[in-house]
Amino acid sequence: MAEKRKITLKDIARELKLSPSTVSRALNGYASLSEETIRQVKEYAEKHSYVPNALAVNFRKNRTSIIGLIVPEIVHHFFSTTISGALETAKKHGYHVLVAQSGDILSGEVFACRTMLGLGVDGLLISISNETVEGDHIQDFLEEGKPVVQFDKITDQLVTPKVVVDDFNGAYEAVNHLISEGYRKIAHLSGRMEVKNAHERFLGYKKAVEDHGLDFREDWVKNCSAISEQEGYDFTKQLMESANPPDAIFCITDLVALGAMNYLKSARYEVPGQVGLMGFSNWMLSEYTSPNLSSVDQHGFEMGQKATELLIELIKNHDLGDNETVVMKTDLMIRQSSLGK
Amino acid sequence: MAEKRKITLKDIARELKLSPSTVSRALNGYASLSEETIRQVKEYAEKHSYVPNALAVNFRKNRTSIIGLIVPEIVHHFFSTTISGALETAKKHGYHVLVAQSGDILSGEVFACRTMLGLGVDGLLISISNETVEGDHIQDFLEEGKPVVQFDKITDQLVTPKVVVDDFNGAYEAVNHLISEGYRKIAHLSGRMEVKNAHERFLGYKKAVEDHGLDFREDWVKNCSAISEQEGYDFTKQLMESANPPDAIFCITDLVALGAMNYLKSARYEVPGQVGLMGFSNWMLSEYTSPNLSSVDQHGFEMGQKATELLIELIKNHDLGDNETVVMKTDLMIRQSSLGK
DNA sequence: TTGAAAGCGATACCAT
DNA sequence: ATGGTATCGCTTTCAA
Repeated sequence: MAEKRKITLKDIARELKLSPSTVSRALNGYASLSEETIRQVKEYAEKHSYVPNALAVNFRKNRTSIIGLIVPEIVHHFFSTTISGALETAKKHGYHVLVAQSGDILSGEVFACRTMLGLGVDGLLISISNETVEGDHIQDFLEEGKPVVQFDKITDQLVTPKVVVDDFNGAYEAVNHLISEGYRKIAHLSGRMEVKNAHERFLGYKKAVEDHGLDFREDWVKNCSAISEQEGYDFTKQLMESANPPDAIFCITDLVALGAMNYLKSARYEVPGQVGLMGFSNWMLSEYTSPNLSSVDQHGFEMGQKATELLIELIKNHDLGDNETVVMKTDLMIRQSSLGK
Repeated sequence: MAEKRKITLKDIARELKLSPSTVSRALNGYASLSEETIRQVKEYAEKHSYVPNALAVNFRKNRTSIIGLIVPEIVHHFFSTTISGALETAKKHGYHVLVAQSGDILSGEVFACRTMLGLGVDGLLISISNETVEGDHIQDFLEEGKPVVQFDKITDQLVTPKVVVDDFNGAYEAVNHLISEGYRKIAHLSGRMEVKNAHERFLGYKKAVEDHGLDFREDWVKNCSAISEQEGYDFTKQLMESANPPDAIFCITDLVALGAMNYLKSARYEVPGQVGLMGFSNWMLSEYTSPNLSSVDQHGFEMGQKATELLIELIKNHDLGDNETVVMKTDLMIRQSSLGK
């Protein structure tokens, strides 16, 4: 394994009969040096393709230019979109991104936080797991002076900047749309109410229903604790077979909506028409179902960008930030499944 | 910003009236130390929650425990699955993963390679871009003694271990299946032939067709250079409106197959029956289209795991590996779109 | 079994 | 404008 020994700053100094400090300054452009020296050093460095040892620089400067990014699950269209945005922004500012997934469980998140902190990331972007409540493991970053920005799935227990989607309003608009298309008996397949996003969407749903003087019925709200397609299928079956079947369903997520759609199709309901259907998240697949699934786009890419911008700014300012929350607008993606009754 | 000063190894040594070397040894379990000393040091370290400065350790040991991972596009079900597998395996072995996307263009890949090399990753996992030919930027890793493992999209120009999917056989089986279901006039929406995976799938398709004594017609093979849904739609239209319309289409990718399916549905062809359809990749969405799309599963997760295992082993053995290629089996996912004629 | 000390490579303070 | 040198925190010979 031929490993060519890399040239160091000291080597350059020795060869050029300069001091290491001078070479360092010439390369980094600090202080006052003669044009001639700078030229000479740069030329030599270029010629011998000198590359500073990042490990040494990081060590000395006590920073890594690495951002930690923790999401519940990478294999999830929304989160991968989010990551994509984060990568792009990080790259633009000369940062690298270390990615980890918590698997949506607390232990996974704690482990990821610990190892990232141990490695010395400069800051953390995190979308917390379903199980996270206290967040001491995240607090640890702040105590070491490393900024944290939460996004999408957040907790108010931690004082950090946050970037969230306007779940309430997104849900409100989605349900409004169903109503404007003529649906009147609107059910909601929700998530666990302890999860903030789920709760907000529920509240948006409820408000829209009430604002239009429609029935709000507890038994039209079903809790999908796993947010799975299966639950969408099962609860929809349950709703449609009940004494008071709804004529539209607003689902916490596209996946749940797919389950709902699959049941409705198998039971020969017309979608849209007999039953209107709305998802949330605008997964890629919603464009391709039949009928196409109407949904609410969360702009994951922009969200990742925004969170990363905030974080990098904090890192640069040696600031931990405060409790500010950036709320990203959603976009109603009207396709077929929600069209006129 | 209250930043509590972290305790160092020297601090422990001073407090315990030991030398730094002893403390280091006690903590790392090397050499022969008295039980008592070890206990004492560990206890003190624990009590003051000592965490070794990773930057210093990395610098000293000249390694980072970070693996670089470059894929064309994160927002792509197959690649995110792959990443997920890589993360899992890396975690198991105490490694971190720095993720970057090339955007499927050469310049993006070169940039990612450079920054990762500059940062000092211990090794590289890469699925190359469509534009990559020479691969000097990847060769740079090898020249610095850092192992590289290529996966999925690879080039034979570089002598590194590779993990690929058995595209040829996957395609062969897929087409066989269509034939066994009674289809006889099988077209292929292919990718660019310079891309190895695309070429292999084409060859598998061709072999299956020929092995059964069916017609192989050049005009039934269409090149989707962008591998887009639109191309799937357009070429399918073109095929079906031609003088010799096929009765089945094997698509290079599920996305292309979706385009094909959308055209066929809009033109009122029966799928399956009148036209059989097979995709490749087994995207999540293929389960949810209507009809469900038959596809070929590439086991992305296992692929990410395998590539990462190989890489970590090389890193640990200070080995660059050779040209070995691990071929992962594919799985035929038979759903509705390819069923009997 | 333990200690002393020499670095790893780059930076930055203090001189000159 | 440039040099000398301590230093970051840890590991690892070499000695004792």
